[in-house]
Amino acid sequence: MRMLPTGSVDCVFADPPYNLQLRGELRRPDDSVVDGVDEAWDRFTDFAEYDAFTRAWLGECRRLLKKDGTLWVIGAYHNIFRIGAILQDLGFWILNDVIWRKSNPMPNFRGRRFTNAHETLIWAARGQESRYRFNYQAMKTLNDDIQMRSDWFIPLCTGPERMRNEHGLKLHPTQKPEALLHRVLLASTNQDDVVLDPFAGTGTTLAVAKRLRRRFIGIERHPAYAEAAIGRVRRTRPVSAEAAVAEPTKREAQRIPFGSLVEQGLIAPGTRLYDRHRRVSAMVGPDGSVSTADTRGSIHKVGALVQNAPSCNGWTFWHFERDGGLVPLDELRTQVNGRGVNGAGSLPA
Amino acid sequence: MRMLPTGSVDCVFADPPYNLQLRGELRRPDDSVVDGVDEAWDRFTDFAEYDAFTRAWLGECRRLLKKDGTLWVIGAYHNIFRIGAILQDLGFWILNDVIWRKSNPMPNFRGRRFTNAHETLIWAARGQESRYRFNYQAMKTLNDDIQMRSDWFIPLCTGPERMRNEHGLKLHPTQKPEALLHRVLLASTNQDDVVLDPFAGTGTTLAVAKRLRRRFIGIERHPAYAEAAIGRVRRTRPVSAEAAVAEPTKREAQRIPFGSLVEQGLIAPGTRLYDRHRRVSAMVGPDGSVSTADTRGSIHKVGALVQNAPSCNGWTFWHFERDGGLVPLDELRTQVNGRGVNGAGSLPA
DNA sequence: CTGGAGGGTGAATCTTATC
DNA sequence: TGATAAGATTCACCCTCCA
Repeated sequence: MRMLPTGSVDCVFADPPYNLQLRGELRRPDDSVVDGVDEAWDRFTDFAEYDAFTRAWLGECRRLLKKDGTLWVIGAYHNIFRIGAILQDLGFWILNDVIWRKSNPMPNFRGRRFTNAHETLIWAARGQESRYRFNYQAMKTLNDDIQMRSDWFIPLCTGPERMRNEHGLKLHPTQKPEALLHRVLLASTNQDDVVLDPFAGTGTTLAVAKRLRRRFIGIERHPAYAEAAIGRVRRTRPVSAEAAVAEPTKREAQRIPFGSLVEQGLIAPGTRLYDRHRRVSAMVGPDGSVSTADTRGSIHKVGALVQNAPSCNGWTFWHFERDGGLVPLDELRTQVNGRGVNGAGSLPA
Repeated sequence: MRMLPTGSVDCVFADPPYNLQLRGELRRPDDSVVDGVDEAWDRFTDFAEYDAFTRAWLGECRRLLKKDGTLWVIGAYHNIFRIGAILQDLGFWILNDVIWRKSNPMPNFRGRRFTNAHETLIWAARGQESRYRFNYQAMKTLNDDIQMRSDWFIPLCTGPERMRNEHGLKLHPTQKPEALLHRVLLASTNQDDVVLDPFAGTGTTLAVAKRLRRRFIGIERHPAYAEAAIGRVRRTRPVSAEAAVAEPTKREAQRIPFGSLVEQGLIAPGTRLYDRHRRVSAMVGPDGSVSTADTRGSIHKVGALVQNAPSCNGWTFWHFERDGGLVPLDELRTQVNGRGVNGAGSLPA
């Protein structure tokens, strides 16, 4: 990681070692047992070691991230609280904690606790002022037109997706499902963004990144994992460039001034506009202004004024009459968008 | 708390301030203002102050707990990571983190993050060697004879349960639902156990404890909250132990977004979809959107648009090719259902 | 009495481009 | 860097009112 240039990464996904405190034994990321962990070591020392390790790799990630980049970490209750606190201490700005609810978790055999049926992901921006990427519309579409929530229901990685060695045994103990990474990368990256996975394991992040046409960097010190990851990535085929593009956010869509609709005759000067309840009305001017008895301005400004509100989206506030009913102006804009007027058509098919 | 005797409490439930750090006012799309938490008790100057506060009250709780006692804390991403780390540093032994999934959370109005639809509870024993209480069978019964998982689906506290002042306004900004406390106390305490709530608020913990015939101690420094809690507890009547366990359960409805099939690789981005007669076609995007030459959106939205219909069931309208024939998408959903991909094994509402 | 329309609201770290 | 304007943005549930 130290060899990579500062500010070169758009998004980090990290699945660091969880194996903290398994009956007193602390393991390093390379699976070696930390020397001297015995009864003489108090808990604080165990945690201190893990904390130092966490601070080191998270700090490096922060250095590598672009100003507007984001980072994802996944963990369980053994380690996620320490990671979250250190994230905050390093200046990361938490955007969400996301719960991966497992459809098929391992039951609690002893009946001494609740079935541990989830893991926690933290999604954080590099800093409080980061203007991070969030593909809101893509997430909403993915969830049948309802805002995506912070709890995700996804099956464990099983079946043919699970990487196995020549003996048919699972190659990696905690291989993550591709569906999880699909959602992570689709939410927080664009095509050609650079994705870094500092604990690449068997390469789930890299394979999904390649499939979705993101660029990717994976770091893995265990040779068997690294080798498996390389083969896996090589076998992965990207989807077509067209198919990799998620639904763009409205903000990124072609901007259409209301005046252009008037210019193009889609709405005539003199047309009366109403709010949804016909409580107020206004008239369209030839320049795309609207005027009431005592004010005049853009659809947004007048909409805000008549409501006595600080702001207003005129596209959805104002309606015009069609077939005896009221239709929001936004409908006209959609038509224009679809017809590729005014340079639109930059939208992917 | 300092006046209470050491080792006198069986179970602590704590709902401390979250340190939300809200900046400006937030408005809904209809321009109404969100009534956020801006109470003085939730303001801390920085993380260090919050950590010191947390360490102080958690340390006192540990002193008060019996050797085999357990502690619950509830929080959100703003504070829960710090609390979890401090718990571990103090020698508590985490048993589970439990997710309260809200059935009716507040949406994310600006579309800049995932809907914050859950809060996190940590359940911890006083120490690693504690022989803590867990009413496994009661939890299993409560959950239709399936092991209770670590994700709980429970509605917000609204309606008549919500405590209000003489003006009909909510008395406390963050009153917890009794259903949550019911499950907590039923899981981890016995009849006549002593339950302590160091941030008692309007007395939810105390009322549920009384109803379930537990003994209880509540601490609250805000006079209005304390007064309300006292009245509430006085009005609460204990039920028979039998009646307390018999909580009706209801399976969560199954809902499968089309996008989850794409995520799970059951249908690939780039796949072409057709209507039954192959009159229209569309392409699947990585977010589960479908796009035609001039429109894009969910299977339902685009299905409606191409038919010029007000609505459409995309599951039955769209087909994909298999063995030279056309198969409706709904067929895929049935497969997924059988495998239990969404909402399966879920919890009572 | 029922059903539908309409309004209110919940622990929220909630915009961006341009001048 | 700060002011200004454009314009994007909500789900589930409960309650009241009125036909």
